[in-house]
Amino acid sequence: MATISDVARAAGVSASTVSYVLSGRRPISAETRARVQAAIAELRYHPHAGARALASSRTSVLALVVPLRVDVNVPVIMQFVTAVVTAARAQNHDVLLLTKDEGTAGLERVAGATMVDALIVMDVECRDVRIPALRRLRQPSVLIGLPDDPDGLACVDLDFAATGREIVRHLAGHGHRRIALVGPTPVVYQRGTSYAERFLDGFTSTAAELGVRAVARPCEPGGDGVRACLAGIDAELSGVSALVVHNEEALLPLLDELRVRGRRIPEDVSVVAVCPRDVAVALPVRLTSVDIPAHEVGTLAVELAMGLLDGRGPAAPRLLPPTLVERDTCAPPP
Amino acid sequence: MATISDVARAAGVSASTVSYVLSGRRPISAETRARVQAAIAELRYHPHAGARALASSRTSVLALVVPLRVDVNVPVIMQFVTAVVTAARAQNHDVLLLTKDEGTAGLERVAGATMVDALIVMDVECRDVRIPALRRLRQPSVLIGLPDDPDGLACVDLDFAATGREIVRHLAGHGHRRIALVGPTPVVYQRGTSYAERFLDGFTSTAAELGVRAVARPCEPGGDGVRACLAGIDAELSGVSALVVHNEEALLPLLDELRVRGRRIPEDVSVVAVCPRDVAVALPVRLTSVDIPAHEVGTLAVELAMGLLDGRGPAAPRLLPPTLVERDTCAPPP
DNA sequence: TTGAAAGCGATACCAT
DNA sequence: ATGGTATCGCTTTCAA
Repeated sequence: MATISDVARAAGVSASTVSYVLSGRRPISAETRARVQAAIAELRYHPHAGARALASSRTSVLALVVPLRVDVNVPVIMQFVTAVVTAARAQNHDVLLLTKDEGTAGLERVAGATMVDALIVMDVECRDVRIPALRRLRQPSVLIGLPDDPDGLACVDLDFAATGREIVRHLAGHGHRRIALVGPTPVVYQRGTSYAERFLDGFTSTAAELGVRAVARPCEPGGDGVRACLAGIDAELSGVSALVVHNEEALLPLLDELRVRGRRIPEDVSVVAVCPRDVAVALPVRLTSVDIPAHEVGTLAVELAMGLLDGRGPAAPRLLPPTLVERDTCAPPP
Repeated sequence: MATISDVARAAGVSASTVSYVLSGRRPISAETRARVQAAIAELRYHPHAGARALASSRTSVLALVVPLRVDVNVPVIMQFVTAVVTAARAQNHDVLLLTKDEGTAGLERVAGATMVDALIVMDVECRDVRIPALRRLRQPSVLIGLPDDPDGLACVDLDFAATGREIVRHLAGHGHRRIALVGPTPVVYQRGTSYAERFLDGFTSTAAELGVRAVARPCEPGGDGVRACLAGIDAELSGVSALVVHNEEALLPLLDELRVRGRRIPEDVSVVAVCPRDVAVALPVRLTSVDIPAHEVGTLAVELAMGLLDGRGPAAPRLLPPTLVERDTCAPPP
């Protein structure tokens, strides 16, 4: 492989000049630049990443920590990953993929070895054990999610409290007075991923404010889980005219179950979901929903990381405002 | 951060001794080793990846190229990714994530910059433009899939021809004489990802051998696509008693459509799918299927890559034998 | 069994 | 506007 000296020799300049042509960190005459670039192309020169990292203490690599558990929604994760990789590439960075199950050790390994410039961590829990570790690292990190104490760490997420609020307002605006939340599976609450609680808060408090009767139940996956959840709802509150679904796995079995029971959507019951846009539109019926903006969140995470690398300190957590999209599953109560 | 010299000083040895303790490339007295290891722990020393790569021309990083297109099945991809990352970690390697849409340039970039030791490439097409580029790289690569000319490149995949064969035999064994294949979307065939054709070959030729009437149609996504596909099948062959589905997106709408038409599974029509195990069991009805062994394929890909790095040349393509699992959707014809 | 020192291939400071 | 060179932190050959 050609080295920077080979290029320098071929262009009749010094190695440092080649380096400066590449980095643009100092003025170079047009003529010299042209010769150097020709030599680079000629020799198919690619700077050696390791040598660069050693000399500059910059790797141009971001770590991305993804959850690989089965209880989290796979397509959404892939959307985040796609967004992060794409945004990173747009900023001339590559992405090293870590899995959450390596835990704190994985973070310390890649950071300690200076394999990455910054870390982006998905699926952050309220009192995530990794947070103290992240604070200790030499590299900055960006969390996707909102832990209890985000102090000093950059965070991005959908504003789930506002999402709950927005949906309840929307339904109340349509005239619904009795609504129910089909929540995530119990483990999500147990694990303490804050989004579930934030959503629930927004949902519950807004319902109270608006004088809407509301009940919320977690929902186990599968048809049985859905039936159990609906039974719980019915037992607690009769005459529910709208279901809010914050559980993608439950969506399909739920629609199924409603059809089996002969309840038409939206004539007999309205349904509003929180899920990525494509699942909302891919289902048998186009769901009215608040989209989970995976692409925006991922992109923003990368931008925040870049900002931190440029010395712009972590601002307050960035909570993206929800957008409710009316599709075919929401109408006034019967 | 502590460097190898810091460790050496703390342990009262030379830097090279520390290096040898770490690499195990030459005998070290137990006593010295202990002192060095104590110093390493004490100083929380992590070797600098860039420096290491520079000195040894080994990065301990594998590139993984994934398709991010929407027309490929997302959960399956995640399974491959999970398997590769896990297997790589087990061999003390990390994974750099590239997207297919960067094309040849992405491969040349990470290979040229010596960011990785080897590449694993998913979603390989029959005459993939990336293949000549891969051959030119200094680093070895492993393909997941089977191109027209795999010469000199390591390949892993499910044996799709055998899969088609196996399924037809199974149905014929149950007594089916008229069967139909609901294939992937037309774009999959157009793109020339070989698995679709290999499967079709196995399906068609085995049906012919066994004297089973068979028809095959691609299937566009969504309910409309499924209905069009079924219409095409009916027009070509009447009395079909078994459907073979090689299209995950179509699975759910298909089951839906069959129910709407009042055709019971498996009493009126048998269904055999080719899909990952978890989607086969997650659907409303547990599908008889041949599992796509993403985990095995991913793990094997990493092992092949390691082999290539150790100088063990690429053997013939590794095509994994299919396993048909009988569940609830297969019975003798009515 | 251990040490000394020469690279590996860039960057960036100090000169001119 | 350009060049020379110390430096980054490690691996590995050569010596002892």
